[in-house]
Amino acid sequence: MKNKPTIRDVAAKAGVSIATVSKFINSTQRFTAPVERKIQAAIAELEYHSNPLARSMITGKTGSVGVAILDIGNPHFTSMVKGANRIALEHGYNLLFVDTEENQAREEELLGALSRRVDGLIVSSRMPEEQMDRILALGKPVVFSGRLAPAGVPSIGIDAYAAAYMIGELLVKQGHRDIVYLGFAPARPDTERMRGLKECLESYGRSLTRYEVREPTLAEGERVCSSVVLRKEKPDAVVCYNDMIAIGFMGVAKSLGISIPEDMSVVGIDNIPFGRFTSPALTTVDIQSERLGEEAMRLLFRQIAGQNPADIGHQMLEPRLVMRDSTAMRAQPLPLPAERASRKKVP
Amino acid sequence: MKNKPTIRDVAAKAGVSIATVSKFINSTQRFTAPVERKIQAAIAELEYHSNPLARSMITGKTGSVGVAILDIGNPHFTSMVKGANRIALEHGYNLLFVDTEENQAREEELLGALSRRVDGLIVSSRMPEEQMDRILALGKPVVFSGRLAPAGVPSIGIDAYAAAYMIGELLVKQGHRDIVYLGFAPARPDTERMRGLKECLESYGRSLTRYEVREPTLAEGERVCSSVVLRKEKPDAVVCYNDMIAIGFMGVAKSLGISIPEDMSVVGIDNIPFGRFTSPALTTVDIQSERLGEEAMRLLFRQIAGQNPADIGHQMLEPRLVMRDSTAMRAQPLPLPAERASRKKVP
DNA sequence: GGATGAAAGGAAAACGTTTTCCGTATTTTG
DNA sequence: CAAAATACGGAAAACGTTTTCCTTTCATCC
Repeated sequence: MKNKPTIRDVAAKAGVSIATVSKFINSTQRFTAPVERKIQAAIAELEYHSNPLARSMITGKTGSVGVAILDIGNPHFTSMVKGANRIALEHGYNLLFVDTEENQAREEELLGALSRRVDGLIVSSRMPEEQMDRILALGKPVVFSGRLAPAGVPSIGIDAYAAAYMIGELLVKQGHRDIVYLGFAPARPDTERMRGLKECLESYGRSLTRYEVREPTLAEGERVCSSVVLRKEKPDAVVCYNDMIAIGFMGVAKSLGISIPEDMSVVGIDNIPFGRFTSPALTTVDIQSERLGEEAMRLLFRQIAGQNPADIGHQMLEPRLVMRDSTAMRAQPLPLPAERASRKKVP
Repeated sequence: MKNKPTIRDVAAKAGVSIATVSKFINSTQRFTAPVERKIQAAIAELEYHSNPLARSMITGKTGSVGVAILDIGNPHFTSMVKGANRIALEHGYNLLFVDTEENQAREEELLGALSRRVDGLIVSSRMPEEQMDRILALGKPVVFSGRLAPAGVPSIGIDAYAAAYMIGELLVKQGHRDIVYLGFAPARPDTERMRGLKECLESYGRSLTRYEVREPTLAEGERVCSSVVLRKEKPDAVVCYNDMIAIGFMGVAKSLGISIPEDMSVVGIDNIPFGRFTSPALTTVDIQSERLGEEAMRLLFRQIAGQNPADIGHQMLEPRLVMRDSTAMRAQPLPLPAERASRKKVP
């Protein structure tokens, strides 16, 4: 019926010019009391709210920031969004989000569309570097989260190498010998996780086998379980690319008659809230998902405020081991390798 | 450095007018081959993409839809968003989302800001009806999801009464006598769930006690557990407002030495994916979260396409019981009440 | 009490599009 | 081949703001 009132309507009703109304709204200039009153009255009566689109056109600012995540079904990402959302709100910004659903082609398309509607982008993506250049070419401030970007573009990541290394040390300390890593190669941190685990385990002379998962999801954790469990020699421990895989894995392992942690230890990465409620509770590494979103958003706002991206650089969050019940000492631990024998305390 | 190319740049480079370029882009008119070629070449060379804001100004369409959810940390809502997102994408729309974090004041503010940037809104909210009017006054198509809205405004809900009733019947059939409902009064479906459960249980002469939870979260499920479990008489079964509460509840029940389902049955509502991986696996009612988002979005698009909201009305999804392992027959079932004795088959 | 300056308010251009209306070139028709 | 119809392309207004100048008003100062 009645159309939205415009600034023109307000100006007419208040008997002033539209410029005056605009300046009043943005408080970019002072006015005499009667003028202020008239404008306020007109705004109140018309229930006027300025049109953010029109404002954006001229200011070039949209008041929104975009976040692209890979899978909203993964609590790691929802925690991240929650953190990002909080900081965005504190700055008076809206959050626009896209779920790229692990689809690279779609991702680029969505980001392209999104980029014109936002003042900046947080992308949490496994795209190759050459595609990153195209994102940067969009001309908006960008922060890459969950991975380290090339020099000059701000990013925030988790020390994936350290995370994997501390898992390795735990497993070694507990006497695990034959270890499987359920990797997800397309993911950026996968390489570092693999490397951390491998270097740790090799230095202690333990064996590492890699299996590949097609998606970092519950369903894939379930699917891959039987192939791991049914191989000639069951591994002592399984390290998963993330908690989703680990939880799926544990679910079917149980149904296959494997008891965790007695027969096999399982460890995840991410520390999603549900890991506390599986059976057994999942040992994992906390990567501060929520903080990841917060810090990414802070880096983004520094850019939006005009700071040079090159001066911002990278940030790295420290992982923290979360011991729960899906890992346990092996019954008869191996003797430690010779070169470390001096450190051994108990026979 | 170099600013984004505008339609003016394209027109200049192609040697045509901006009107021509615009019409070419929107394919609202045919052109001769040489003109088309020139425009295409210019667009390609400049890497021109039209500015959606400017377009929105004149067309009045933004190409985005907004979804307001209560808590992105709850998988029920993320599933809903996933469903909504899929349909939105199919229609070539972006999804803008806000997490209201269960905060009503914030919700209204966020929706107000959002409403100018989108062509329609899906709101999944526990706001009172008088506030709903203010949302409708925003002048955008709205669909309320997860609850039934007053006549004339489209909404999509789950049959909460039926969901609770079928839980009641299950528990009765399994011989539970003393039942607790962990309710969350601020939520809209809570009333119906309570009523369904109550009417069912009363008709079979079973007792129902209500406990109140402060938030529908894992943490609250954990907190409330001890008061329920430690009361003079432990209940036979606990029905939770949602799966999050149920999962939290089961977690601490276990640590308090209660074994589920032997000592106590627990049932949730929502059927979030993680319910399959708790110990024991959670018996629950599936409410088609993803479909909820899809249908809500479909209703929204029908409005955006111009259909009269009053002609759209409500839609109700059917719940479905998902039997898993957190409920079990009581050791010695009660005799069925007299008036139903004829139906009993086994002694 | 007139010159000086500051403060208050307005006119108009701009942002990047779409769309309506009109003129011209080209084809079709009788 | 002239006339009528059609196809093609452009000029300009519009969308709802912000912002950059101006102009006017008024208090201040000597």
